[in-house]
Amino acid sequence: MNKKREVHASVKDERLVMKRRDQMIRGAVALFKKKGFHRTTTREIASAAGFSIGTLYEYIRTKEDILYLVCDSIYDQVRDRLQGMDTSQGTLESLRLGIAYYFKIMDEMQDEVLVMYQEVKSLTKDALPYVLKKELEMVGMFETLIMRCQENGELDIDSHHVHMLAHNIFVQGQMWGFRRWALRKQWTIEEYISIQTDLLFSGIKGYKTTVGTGGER
Amino acid sequence: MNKKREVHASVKDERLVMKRRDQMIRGAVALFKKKGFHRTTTREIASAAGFSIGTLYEYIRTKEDILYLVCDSIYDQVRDRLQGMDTSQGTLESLRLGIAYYFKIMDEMQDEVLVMYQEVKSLTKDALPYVLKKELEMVGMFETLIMRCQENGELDIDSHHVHMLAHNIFVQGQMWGFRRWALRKQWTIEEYISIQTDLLFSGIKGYKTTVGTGGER
Amino acid sequence: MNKKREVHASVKDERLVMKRRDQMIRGAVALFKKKGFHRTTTREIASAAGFSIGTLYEYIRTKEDILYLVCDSIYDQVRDRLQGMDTSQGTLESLRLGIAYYFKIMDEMQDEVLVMYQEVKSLTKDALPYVLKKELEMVGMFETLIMRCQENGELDIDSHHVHMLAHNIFVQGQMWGFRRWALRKQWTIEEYISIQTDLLFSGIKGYKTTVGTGGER
Amino acid sequence: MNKKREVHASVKDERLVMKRRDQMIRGAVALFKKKGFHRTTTREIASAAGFSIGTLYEYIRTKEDILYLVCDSIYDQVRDRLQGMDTSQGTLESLRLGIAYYFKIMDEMQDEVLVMYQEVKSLTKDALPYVLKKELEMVGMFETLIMRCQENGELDIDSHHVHMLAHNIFVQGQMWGFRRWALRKQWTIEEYISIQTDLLFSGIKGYKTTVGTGGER
DNA sequence: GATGAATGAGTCTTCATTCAT
DNA sequence: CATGAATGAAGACTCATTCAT
Repeated sequence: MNKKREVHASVKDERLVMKRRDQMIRGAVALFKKKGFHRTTTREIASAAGFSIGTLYEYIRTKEDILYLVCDSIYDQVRDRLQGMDTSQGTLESLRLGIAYYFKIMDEMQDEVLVMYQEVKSLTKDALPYVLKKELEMVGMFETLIMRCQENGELDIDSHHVHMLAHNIFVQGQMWGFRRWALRKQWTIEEYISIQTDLLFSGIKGYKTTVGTGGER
Repeated sequence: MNKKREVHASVKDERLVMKRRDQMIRGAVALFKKKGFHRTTTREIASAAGFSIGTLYEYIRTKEDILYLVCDSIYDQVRDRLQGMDTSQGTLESLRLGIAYYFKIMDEMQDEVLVMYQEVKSLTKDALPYVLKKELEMVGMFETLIMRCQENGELDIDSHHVHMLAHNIFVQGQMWGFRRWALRKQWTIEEYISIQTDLLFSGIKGYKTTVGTGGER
Repeated sequence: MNKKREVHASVKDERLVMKRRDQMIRGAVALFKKKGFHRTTTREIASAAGFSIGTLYEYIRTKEDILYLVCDSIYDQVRDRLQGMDTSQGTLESLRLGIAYYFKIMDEMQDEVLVMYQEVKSLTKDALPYVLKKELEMVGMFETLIMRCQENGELDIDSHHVHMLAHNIFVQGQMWGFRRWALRKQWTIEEYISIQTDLLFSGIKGYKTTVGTGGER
Repeated sequence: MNKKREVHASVKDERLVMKRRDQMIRGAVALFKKKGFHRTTTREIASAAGFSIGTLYEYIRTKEDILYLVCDSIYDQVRDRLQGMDTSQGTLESLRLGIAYYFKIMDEMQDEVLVMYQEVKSLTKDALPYVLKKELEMVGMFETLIMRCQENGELDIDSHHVHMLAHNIFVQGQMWGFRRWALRKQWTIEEYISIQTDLLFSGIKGYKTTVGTGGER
């Protein structure tokens, strides 16, 4: 179901492939963060990974493969950590905690998120969908979280709004990463979480609107 | 005050410089949108602009100058159009209209916003501040809009929150551009405006909270 | 009719393109002769041609283009010189002179012929036909020469044999080039011409055979 | 006398060396035929031979060794089969049969001959003589065949011409291989043999000439 | 003896930039 | 001012060869 886009490796030993790719990804993330994908050379990546250019190419076919591997891996990490979120409760408190949890992850993975965020668009047209799907899956997790609250009667929110809310939460998490230059000057991650949660929740709290193109109340 | 970073041109005729740069920017935006800054060559830009590579370099010094010119120009356009916003009223309704207005601009300038959004990070460290400052200016416009409401008593919102709210609005505008792939499938710009406004306003409406890690009050 | 396979050049000036390509071909032939196509680098070709690697690529797209250009040019030279052959007479003497003329050309163009002979097979599948067609054209010239004699009653030869004879003549010309290592030790070009002509003619002279698999008289 | 150029093998077991090299040569011929020596990688050869790249290098020292081994082996095969020719008779008929026999071999070994033909020139200067010597040996076999006829009085041919005739026969055999693209369209191997024999023999039959640049007698 | 992962020199090709006309 | 030919540094990728297991 979660069909991955396979990246060809000449080396057969699966365990070795995983190990080397891990080294590679670590090195690449550091470099991409500093100079971006295009300004980073494959040689630099190889040497940051601790092996030769020849070895690098035993584990990938093209430079773009590295980018895909990097993005894919970051998404996986984020998603995996997100799985730790308690999605079963269906209480406002658990939603709040979920958001805080996610924002914290985004804070801890700042570099990775920034890199991924800035470089996904460099992915080839054929790799992009795989990554985008993962993003939607994550948005979906927040959607579930919110709907669970609604089913539980803890929340009264137009169903059209649920999806948007999930998107907003997701983007606000990323925003902490990609607008660091502005946000970090004013707030700590704790403050950011607190304020954003307030802003989000004070609205969710049962305010009713008439849906439609442009009007409420 | 608005010290611009000057881009050197060999040509003296100011009017001509502006004309040529305009052609150049138009061509570059189209190309950057399709292939990104790094995958676009200076020759392509020159030819899209309608002149030779030699001529191109009469009006810029390096390829990065073009990127700066492009970003700068897009920000200027957005800001100029944003000036049309009525910021004096200080009513919730005018805030709402302001947001709708801004989102509409973002929709109309989709391509430009997308380009700018994806490529600012490619700007050299010395050009970035100039562009970032413009972004903050725009955020500032929303801040003013919101504070005007508060001064008017139309809004009761923690002053810490005002700045964040302004950022959120700004990002949500961009979001319509850079998350097109997901959002466009579900909503028209009108729906997007309506829903986001609802979500924003229903929260602004005076909800007070005590919960939170780094809570206030 | 003689549709050439176009090799793309970035430079527009047709005269310049011809001049540069000529330099390029000269340099390439010398190098190919010494080291073969595959062992010659594009840099070497550029520098043998008297310009930089960047300039080289203004006049071709890939290294294979050079090979095609080289082969094509050599064939053209041979064919052009071959046009000087008097094909109208239809006498045995003129046939003899034609052969001598061709063998002399092969001798003078030794290097080129050797190169071409050894490297055509490296041409890409799409370039090969263009070159092969030229070879057949030249074979055709000998065929004409022979048939003219027959029409004139100077020669009595089975029409099946005419084509083969033309091929043989053509190959024997090349043979002087590609078997230099053996032939040169024993004969001068004049001797080679004389002996081969004898061998050829003593057979043409009206000997009759019953066609079929293996038997005559 | 037939000093072979030794190719170093790390493996001691002579029988194994021969077996492995045989596998190697078979694989290499198939690949060289399709892509040529230079475009074939050692890995491909190893895998076509059925073993690993590491193993390959246990039986050779450099890639060129493979080429030498391949050429050497092909020449050996041709020569071995040529030994089957009856060289003792000294009759025109046996000469004719010898030629037919040789052409048939060339037909059956088309691929090998083509490969060898196209790639000998890639042999290093130090390997070439060994291979060329074999070629001359084969030419020598035809020379013997012809001279036997002359001694027998079956043939009256200038002794200068004998050597050339032998060369011609040899080249015409190869020609059936390397000009397949043109010849196969028109003749079967039987027809080719028949016509070439006719052409050859009708000339040998005692024609005397005085004309020619470097004429004899 | 066999394996295949590691190596890095070497190759083709691109492209920003210059400068003579 | 405009042009476009020339330049060469730099980058992606390959592949023959080695060597530890």
